[in-house]
Parts: sequence; C-alpha cells; structure tokens
Amino acid sequence: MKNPKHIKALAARSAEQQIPSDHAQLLATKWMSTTKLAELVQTEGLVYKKGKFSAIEEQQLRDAIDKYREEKQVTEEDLLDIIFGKKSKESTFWSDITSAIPQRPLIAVYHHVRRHFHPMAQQGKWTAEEDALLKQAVADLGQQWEKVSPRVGRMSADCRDRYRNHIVNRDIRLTGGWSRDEEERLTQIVTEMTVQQGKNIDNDIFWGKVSERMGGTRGRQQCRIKWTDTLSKTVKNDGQRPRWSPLDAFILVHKVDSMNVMDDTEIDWKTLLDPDWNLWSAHSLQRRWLTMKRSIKGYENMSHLDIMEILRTKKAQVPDPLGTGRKRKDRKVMSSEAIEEDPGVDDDHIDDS
DNA sequence: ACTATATAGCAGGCCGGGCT
DNA sequence: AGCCCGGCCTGCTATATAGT
Repeated sequence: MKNPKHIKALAARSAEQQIPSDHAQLLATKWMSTTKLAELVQTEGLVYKKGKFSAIEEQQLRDAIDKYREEKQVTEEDLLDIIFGKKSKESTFWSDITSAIPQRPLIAVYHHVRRHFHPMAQQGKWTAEEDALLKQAVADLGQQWEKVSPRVGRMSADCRDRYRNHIVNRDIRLTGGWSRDEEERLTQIVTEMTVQQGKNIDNDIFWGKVSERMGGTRGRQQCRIKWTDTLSKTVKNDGQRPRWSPLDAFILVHKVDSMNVMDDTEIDWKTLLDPDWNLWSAHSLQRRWLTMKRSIKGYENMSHLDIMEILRTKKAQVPDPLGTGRKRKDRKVMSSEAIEEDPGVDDDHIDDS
C-alpha cells in the first residue's frame, strides 16, 4: 500500500521472471521446520532466503494476496479467518502466496503474514497505562504471552518484547549518557566474553548476558548499540575514535553499487563488511547509506538505480585521501587510511556471472 | 561570531529464526 | 503453536562541524 511505483514495477517484473523448479515447489508446498531446512541445505544444496523481507517481496506478497482474494471471491473477514483461523490448512492460500516470493520457505511467509495482518499489529508507542496493564498481567499469569496479550491489547510478541526490554529492571535502569566507568566495564565484559574465549568480537556476543553482567542497569539493546556504534570502533582504532571521511563515503558507494541489487532493501549489510575496512559496523554503514541517499533531492520517488547513478557521479573522485587540505592540525586518524590504492574499484567482491 | 547542516548517541518499536 | 532469543531498523535531539 505504501510502496512507491517503482517498487511495484519491480515486484511485477520479478514475478514474471520466476522460473519454477523442484526447490521452489518444495519451499512453497511443504511445511518445513528450520531444522529440516538446514538439513536440506546440507544434503541437496537447497538455497533459500532468510532475513528481513525486502520492499519488493512485501509488494509481491500483497499482490499475491489480492490475486487470491479476487480469484476465490474472498471477503475481508474471510481472509482474516484464513490467516488466523483453523481452516487455513485446507486452503491453498499459503502455498499460493508463498509461490509468489522466490526462495522463501512457507513457514517464513506464514509467520510474516500472521504478524503483519494481526489486528493488534503496529500500534506504536506504549503508554504508561499499557505498561501497568502488562506488568500486572505478567504478575498474575506469568510469562504466558498469549494469555497476557488480550489483557493488554497488544500482540503477544510485542508484550514479550516490551516486558523484557523495558519492564524488567525498570527501577534500576539507567538512561542517558554512559559514564567512563560503565564504558570500561562494558568493553571489559565484551572482550572477556569473546576474544579471550577465542570467539568473534563482532558476532558472538550474547547481549542478554552482557546486560546481566552490567548488573541490569543497562538493557541488552543499550549495551549492543553502545558497543557497535561507539566502543567497538574505538577499540579497533587503538583507542581513538575514527571519523567518517569522504573516502569512506566513496568506498561505501562503490560497495553498494557492486551488490547489483534492484532495491536497497535487498541489501544484506553484513556482506559489505570488509577486513581491510573494518571500523564500521553493518549498522553504521546502513545508516550512512540512508543519510547519503536522503541528501538527494526527491529520492523518495527515485529507483535505487537512479540514486546509484547520482551517487556514483557525486562521489566519483577519490577525495584527497590523505586529507592534506584539512584545516585542523591534529587530524584524527582516518578510518580508511589502511587502504592503499584503488580502494573503490573493488573488483574483489562476489563475482556475479 | 552566527547560522545551517551533519553526525553521534540514544531509545525503542519491530522482526525473523530456532527450539520444543 | 507458543515461547525465547538475538538482532534490525528508524526517529529524535544535542552537539559538532562547515559555511558565510
């Protein structure tokens, strides 16, 4: 409903191109658990898509649902019955709509649609009253989210998230800036839990545990964001905070370009990470991309390709990599100085045949 | 020095996957 | 089907920086 026209066009085009195959058939018709899927990946090289649904996929889903409703003459209420009721198993609804989205397993589409079409979905900010209702409901019922949900008027999953992220430890939770001491403790805890145990400092962190070890005064998300946005960069840069440079922007544009996607919601930002350019987290790169994109006038109605085209020319020059022209005398170390020559051309990415 | 713009830092809603 | 978990994504605001 809210997608711009160019997304709709892409969704339609991609639907036409779809090639039926054994695997596609399998994904769209069999209710396979994640374990089963993993097994098939091993045994017969099944490929399937994970992660957030892209704008194109969501459009394909909406189109498929509209088509189903039209063909079967299904009313609004009937549709909700099909999605949430018991008779869903008899209809071909789930298989039909899954077929419209290449490489997504049935179960993933099922979960996605059930969340999106839920009558209590996406209500925005929680009020103090809702928080109180939630707290009381959990006190009465325990963490049985399906029973808690109707008492609060929010989806079970949302109640659970709100509870664990904001209700638990609320009385001791700190907000606002981190003290020097907190920062050091967090760094200490993270390094202890990862490198000192031979694990990856960027991937193998259990934030719930970290929060616990911070004494519950900072939540798991606070810890995670603090680490990925600030502390990890500083640690990797020998204690100095790196600065985003024009060269970094240049590299980012070319990396995004090399992904060869039709829309930026298709990008898995983790795959942009590069050992030679490792100061920036996937999260910060994505945010950089967003701000770059928004700096273009009228970007809302432009396709990804149009935006790429403009950014490519705008950032075409490697802008004075050593920053000799800069005024500040004690210039902080630039994040990407490690990269010597020809940083943007970057033909070492995944070769697309 | 004054103002416009960019960025850092943070909060929190929202999501998908895996297990039972 | 329900539960738990790790993580993604975006908006807001105070502050820093660039432009005049």
